[in-house]
Amino acid sequence: MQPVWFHVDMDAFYASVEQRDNPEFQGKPVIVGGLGNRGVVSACSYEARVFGVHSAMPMYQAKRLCPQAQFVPGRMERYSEVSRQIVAILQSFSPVVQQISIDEAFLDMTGTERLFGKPRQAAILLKNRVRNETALVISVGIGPTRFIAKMASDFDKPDGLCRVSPGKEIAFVDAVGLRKLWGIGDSTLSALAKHSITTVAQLREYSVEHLQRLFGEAAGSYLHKVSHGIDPGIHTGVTKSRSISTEMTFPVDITDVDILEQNLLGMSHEVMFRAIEEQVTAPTVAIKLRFSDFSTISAQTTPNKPIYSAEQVYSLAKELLHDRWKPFQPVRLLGVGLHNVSSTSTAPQQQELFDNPFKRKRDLERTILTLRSKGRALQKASLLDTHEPGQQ
DNA sequence: TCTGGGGTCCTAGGACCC
DNA sequence: TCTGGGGTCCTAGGACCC
Repeated sequence: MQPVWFHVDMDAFYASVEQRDNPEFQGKPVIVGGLGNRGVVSACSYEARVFGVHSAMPMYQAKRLCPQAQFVPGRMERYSEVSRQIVAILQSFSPVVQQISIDEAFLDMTGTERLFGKPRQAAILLKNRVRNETALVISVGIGPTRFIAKMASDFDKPDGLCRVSPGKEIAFVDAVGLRKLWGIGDSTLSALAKHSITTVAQLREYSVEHLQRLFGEAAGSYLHKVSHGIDPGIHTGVTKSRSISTEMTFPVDITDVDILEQNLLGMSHEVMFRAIEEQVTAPTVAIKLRFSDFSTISAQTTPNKPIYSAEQVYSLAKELLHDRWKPFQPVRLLGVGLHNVSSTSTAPQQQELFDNPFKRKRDLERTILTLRSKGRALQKASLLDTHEPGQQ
């Protein structure tokens, strides 16, 4: 049976939710994003795009281009709620719904013709239901693979419906163009241009071997596949590793070690709380630093002992910080992450679990987490303190 | 007054082992 | 007493996506 994939993409999602929830915003430019001096645009309505505003644009630039816009800080909780509502609708169309971000999902619609009609009819039904039940507009791409469906949903946004029939994949990637192929960004684009490759058709003239020599094994085979309209294996659901991280850009660069350590401590707790919530552990702690010239470094460590507590994350992160940061060097961004995360039940069992001093701390942290989820504002005293956290 | 935050995947080099 | 070679793990950095 010929596979049929839908890719559903919500149009200008955050901005559309704001327009729907605030009728006075309708028909007006709305820009959602970080409002501080270092913020960027997360989403903007089509009325704002007319002025050249787009997502990921620095906010100061968006303000200059479209000063009359409504600037909204963003309500992630609300967007998640609406997202869940839409996913529930999608699930009534297919048992295989793969949500890949807050505003996108794949549906395996193979063999659903008797229920919903031909793919195009099914897509119209789906669009109408989302519109009737949520007052939001989606674009649907239909294709024989996820890769093709993904680019099809983008093809005639907003309110799009684009179907690429089997056999038309090559014509379609040619029409999409190199720049908009999934997985090809500015860097690859200019690397290709150095070899005078500026169109998908030109890329297709190269053999896999040649592309691999030029761009490396994985990239070469990737480029070869996508130029032929073949799905390189996007979002197949199998991931090699997972991570949990948090980071923050400071409103002004920080040179004070106490402030850096305070934030490191808070972030260490945050990532460990999330790990406990998700019932996962990780062997690796990482930090990320970005300096005033925007250069960015990362450092990670994988100690022999398993990591159980935020205290432990903090102490490792602090060591990494002092290894890589020169006193008074201005820091723009600081981040903490757990890498190679695996679920607690499948994590290798360690003898130390029983005498690990951090085990008790982890239990304490779990308790704090439980209390916090009940709405209690409980934090480590050192988080509220402006000084270096006391020993022990 | 430059350029968010949360992710995944790939590569290259070094350590270490057989 | 002149430097093989394959495999795996770890680290740092970079590309890309939304």
